Amino acid sequence: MPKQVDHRERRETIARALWRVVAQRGVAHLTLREVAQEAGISHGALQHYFASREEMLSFAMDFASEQTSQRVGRGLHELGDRPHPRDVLRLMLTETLPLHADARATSRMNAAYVLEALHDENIHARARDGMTQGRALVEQLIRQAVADGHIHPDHDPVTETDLLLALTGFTPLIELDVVKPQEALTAIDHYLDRLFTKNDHGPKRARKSPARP
Amino acid sequence: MPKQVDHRERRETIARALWRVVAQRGVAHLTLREVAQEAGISHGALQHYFASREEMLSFAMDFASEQTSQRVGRGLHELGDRPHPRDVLRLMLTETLPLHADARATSRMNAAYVLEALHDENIHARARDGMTQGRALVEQLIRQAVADGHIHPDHDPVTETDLLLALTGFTPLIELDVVKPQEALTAIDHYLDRLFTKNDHGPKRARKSPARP
DNA sequence: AGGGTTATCGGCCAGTTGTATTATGTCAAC
DNA sequence: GTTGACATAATACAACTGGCCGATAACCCT
Repeated sequence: MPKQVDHRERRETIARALWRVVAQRGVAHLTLREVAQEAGISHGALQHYFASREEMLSFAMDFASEQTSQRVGRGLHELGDRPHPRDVLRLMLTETLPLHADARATSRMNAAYVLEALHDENIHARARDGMTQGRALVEQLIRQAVADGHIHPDHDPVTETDLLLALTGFTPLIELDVVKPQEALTAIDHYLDRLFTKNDHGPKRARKSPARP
Repeated sequence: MPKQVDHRERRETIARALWRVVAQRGVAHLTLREVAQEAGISHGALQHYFASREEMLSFAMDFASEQTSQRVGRGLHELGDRPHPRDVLRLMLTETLPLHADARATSRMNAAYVLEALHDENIHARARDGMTQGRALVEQLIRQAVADGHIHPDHDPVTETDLLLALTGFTPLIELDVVKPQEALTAIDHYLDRLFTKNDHGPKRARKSPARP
């Protein structure tokens, strides 16, 4: 049985098992033994792939960010060559919120990560870097949209960026069933409607965004 | 030493110690022994006031919500007899976000609570009830503000309520030092500026809101 | 004064944790 | 075939967990 094994792939399998444990049973059950069981391997085998618990957690978190980015990237590709910034922002939000299984798994993993960051310097620095990077992306998008006439120049790019990022606050509302996913999407669309100029024809292309389900 | 003791007061002391442990050391250190040490009592004494760990956590969480409500209540009192709904909403947001020591403690406690709610039915139900209650309050406030002409009737109260609640999404941004508290306040004020009608004189009173520091 | 109650402490328990060590099985190259 | 590297498993271990209990001391009421 023990052929040569792809370490990277095996680690990703374990990471996904770890996500399931976090999402379904909570951080308290985040033990080597439970993760191993969920991944269908032995306690000892797990240690073969991760030298320590910390290393396992770090990898699982990095992998979660990575997967989220990839989901956004794929969605971006579906938006075509020159997507409307409104659709790009919408995509980034909807892939961050726990609206489908994959996003829910990484969202919960992320929530646990942020909670850890509050009292662990290293995690704080890493989480901060990731967030700041995402924030810079959004701000650049907004600035370009203002320059292209999609957004009224009265809006301050910094403030608008902050407000958009804050909309990830829908996460706990959705998770606790206080607002339905559909309501959150409606609210986000209304918000983007207000942010972007009404008769928006962009710089030199016809406005044509894909249907929003 | 063992005088007669006010049980309620002692439980609150322990709860505050528990908050400190959560805020400073994280949920992983949330053990009977560490809480007892932080509260300056023995492991055994703690069990005299809480029959189980669960009971201790429940009390600490209820106490946190309670304290947050009280902070809002006190702020409300300072706003005078007929506060502008804009100022009421602003107050609710600023007392929910981790902008000062007390709010930070309860905010972190709340974050841990929500994370637990994701896989514990009882906690989920309780957290949901609390949230839903707060949401109803905000929605009522919005509806009244629309009726009073503070908010343009084009705005859908449900959507506007959801968006306002989502602005608690500033919490992780502030905690991770991605946005400065001042920036969050600026963004919130800009948002409220847009939500409320410009030349707002209210139903039958002059517009006069207190200074916003 | 004295019996009953309350408060506090410290030790014990069985169970679980992360880590470390050892043993066994499997493959590929020489 | 033999060897060596790798994959897996099983187990040992010290540390820590929540819950439990007896000892002791301080208080309250009659």
